[in-house]
Amino acid sequence: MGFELCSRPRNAAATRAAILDAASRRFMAETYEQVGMRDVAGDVGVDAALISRYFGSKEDLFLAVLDNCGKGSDLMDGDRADFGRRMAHELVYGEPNEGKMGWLLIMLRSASSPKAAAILKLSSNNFHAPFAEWVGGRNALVRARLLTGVLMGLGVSRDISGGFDFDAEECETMCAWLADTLQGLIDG
Amino acid sequence: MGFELCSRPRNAAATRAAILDAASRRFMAETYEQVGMRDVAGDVGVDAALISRYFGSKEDLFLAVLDNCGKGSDLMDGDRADFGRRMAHELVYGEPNEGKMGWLLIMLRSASSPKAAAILKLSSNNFHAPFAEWVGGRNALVRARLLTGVLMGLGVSRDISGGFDFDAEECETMCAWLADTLQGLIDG
DNA sequence: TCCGGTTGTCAACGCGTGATGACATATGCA
DNA sequence: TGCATATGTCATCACGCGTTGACAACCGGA
Repeated sequence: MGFELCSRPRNAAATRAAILDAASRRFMAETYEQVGMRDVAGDVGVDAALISRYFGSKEDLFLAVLDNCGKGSDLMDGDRADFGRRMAHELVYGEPNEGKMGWLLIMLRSASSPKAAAILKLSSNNFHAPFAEWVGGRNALVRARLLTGVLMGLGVSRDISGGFDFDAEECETMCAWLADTLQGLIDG
Repeated sequence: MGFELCSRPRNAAATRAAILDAASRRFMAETYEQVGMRDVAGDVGVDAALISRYFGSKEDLFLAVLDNCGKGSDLMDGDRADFGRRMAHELVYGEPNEGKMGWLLIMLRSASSPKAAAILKLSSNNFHAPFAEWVGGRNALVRARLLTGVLMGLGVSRDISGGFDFDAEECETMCAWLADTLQGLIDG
């Protein structure tokens, strides 16, 4: 970040992609309202007006981010049999605002914002439908929603205190419970 | 709402309380940034400048709301043996932004806002400590955090689509799983 | 009755936001 | 080389926000 300032070649597609990427990271870490066009532009090393030109409005940019994130959701990367342990470990020991939960983070941050929520609502099924299919089994959609719900909730809970402030044994307890519960939802 | 306009008696304590109440409801339903002084004042039927006079700044108002809400948290009202079923029913069938989860809703809405999060972080233990004591048993604090996490997460999940759009059987499935899981956390 | 303080209103300020249109500069083709 | 267009920048606008200080209305005690 920052070295883009020197000698960026004039390439519309590349800078458009860079803007989309920077916006994704911002929307994962901050509220819809909180993400500023000038911030995103600053990350890329570009003037804020360019975003308006490429994406139209802020809402359009957010929509583009959702479309882009929804495609390759990394929740479904990896072995199904290991899902619970993987996510539990990510939640308890992983760095906030990183890792395999990009899409969930965006939903989380923006769900309470009316403008973003209206957009999210449309895009939400684009995420849950394939995820439910991946989950499979009886009542797949319900279990998918429960999974994303629990993951998001613990994400909030962790963020509030900036990471779980537990000792090693407590972390193990939490991690184990989470792994069992999440895996139980996967297995049906 | 609105009838307060006529003939409110000039009573500082009462209007101060009314402002606090209106602000609480706003902070349960909207993000910290999104809640406007003019909105809160409008709910009470009062000028926005009065809030600044009574509470100082917006942050101070938010802090006052947290203190006020934290006192009588309704999560702990009712029978412990019935906690799971009660909360599950509330989540699946209850109206959004109402019911027994006021404090959780505020945490949820405001966790992603830097200003509010800083305040929340301080006030968070004021909530979790007594709740953990109410939960009791081994690793009470971990289980309390898991409980609030799951509750918040499903709250977000529900909000995103404006209520769970499931048929009756699916709602029952979800409700049953939630009741079991939450009660399991309570019982240890 | 009049006066002092409490309670509430009003207009305005400074700030930051998203968005716009005019302008500058690099690129690629003839 | 020279021009047309793509690419990016800049100054600026209108708006909404939290906050402030001056003003108005009301009440209670002398």
